[in-house]
Order: sequence, then structure tokens, then C-alpha cells
Amino acid sequence: MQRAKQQLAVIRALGEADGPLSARELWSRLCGTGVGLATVYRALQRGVEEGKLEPVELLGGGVRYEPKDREHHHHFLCSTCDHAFDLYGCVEGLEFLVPTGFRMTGHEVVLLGTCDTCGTAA
Amino acid sequence: MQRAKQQLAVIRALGEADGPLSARELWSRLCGTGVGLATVYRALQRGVEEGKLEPVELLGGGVRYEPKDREHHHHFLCSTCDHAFDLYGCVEGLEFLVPTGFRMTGHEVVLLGTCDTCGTAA
DNA sequence: CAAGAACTGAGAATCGATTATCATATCTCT
DNA sequence: AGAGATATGATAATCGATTCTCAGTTCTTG
Repeated sequence: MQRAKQQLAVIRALGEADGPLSARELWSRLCGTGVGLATVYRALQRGVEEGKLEPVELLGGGVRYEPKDREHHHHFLCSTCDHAFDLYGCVEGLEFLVPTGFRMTGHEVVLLGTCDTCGTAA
Repeated sequence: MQRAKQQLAVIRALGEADGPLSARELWSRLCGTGVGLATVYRALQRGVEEGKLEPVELLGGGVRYEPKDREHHHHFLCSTCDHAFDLYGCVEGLEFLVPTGFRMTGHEVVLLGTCDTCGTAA
């Protein structure tokens, strides 16, 4: 077994996901492999410290994580399954919203609705 | 004392705010008046049930509330003081981001940065 | 004023998310 | 293989946010 095998499994699972995952989502994806929830949190914490992972805060409280090497993008949040999907493309020209005196350093766009799986199942 | 005086004070404070407020923010604004935190939560819960208030989830976990009669708008979140400000105007043309098979029912735009107060103080 | 319903504040209880602990297992290096 | 550092899983502990409980207060109605 190589060094920090379980933590690598966590990072890899994140890389294969179609969007940012929460600690719990990650854990359930790795559950069969016997990875503990504590290890998931440890891997996420270390990944952020080492600059490999980016914490993503969307609506709904929890923090999700995604690989930091992805380009600037936004997310679609399915209100049925509560899963977040990466979107491709970005919105420009938001500056007109900023009040005078305020300095904008970033923006977050979240689209809400139903993903294809949940929409078909309904 | 009229009926539900404290709860009205909560609703009024929300109406006077320049953005959505969390339960704790509301409480601290009413603190001198001896209003209890439980009452703030009760007022918020009832306000939502009666359709007067709208829960707003931005980044950072907590739920904030704002009067429901405001027009569609978005928010500016100051990363220094963590206060959310209403913005005027909306972003259109986000549909191009939606993947095929997904159905978009809404969108949330949050601008991040520093508000005028925090920017001046820095 | 009397009676009962509704409201209130303080603190306890609960809840989910995250972190800390600890004994065991595994790695690295020789 | 042996020694020491690191990683691991289970579970306890912690934390903040929210809800619950309860005794006391205030309202409404007559």
C-alpha cells in the first residue's frame, strides 16, 4: 500500500465527479471501500492546504470541493437530488450591478432546477 | 402592548434593512429592546408561513430573510463584514449555460467583494 | 376585573457538520 | 526484519444553528 492511499482515493473520486462533492457525498461514493468519514475530511483539508482542491459554497449550507485545476465555471443545483453539476461557460458583464463604493472581486452564479435524471424520473 | 408586538418589531427591522438578514443579525439589531433570540426565530418562521418573508440562501451556510414583496434582485456579499446587500437589476440570458435535459427554474447571482464601509476602513 | 388564549425570554435540548482522540495498521528506510 | 513516522477507522467531542420547554406576562373578550 502506498503512502496515504485512502486520501488519494478521495482526490481521485473528486476528479471523476461531474461537479463539486460534499464530504458526505464523497464518503458514500467510497463507502464500499471501507474509507472512514474522518479520512475523507482529512483528505479534503489537506487537499485544500496543498492547493489541489477548492472549497465551493453553493446554496444550502454545506461546503463542496472540486479540483482546483478546473477553469472558471459555475454550477447547476438540482433541487430534487441536491447534486451540483459543473456548467461550462461564464457570465460576463455583471459590473453594472455593483453599487458605487463597492469593490467586486468575484461572482458566483448558481442555476436552480431539475437535472436530466430527476426530470426523466418525475 | 398590542398583539405579537415583538414579532412585528422583527418584521419591521427586516423591512428597514438594506439586504437580507440572518436570525442572529436581526437579533443583534434588536438586542437593546430585550427581544429574545427564540422570538426572532418564531417571527421568521411565521413570516415565511404567512408569505410575508422569503428565506434567502447565499454562500456561507446561514439562511437570511427578506420581505417577499421586493422585486427579483440579487445580492452583494461583503467578505469582510459578511453582510449581504440588495442589488438592483437582474442578469438575463443564462439559459445558454443549461445542459440539455436539464430544466432551469431559477437562478441566483452573488457578487463577492468589499462593501463601501469596509473598503474605506481598510 | 376574570378567564383563557396567545406571546415572551431564558436556557435546555436537539441536530447536522466537522474535528479530535486513540489504538491499530501500514508505510519508509535501513 | 526492526524502528519510527504516518495514515486509518470508529467513535467521542465540539461547534453553531435552530427548535423546544416552561413559567411568567400580556392580550382579548365579556
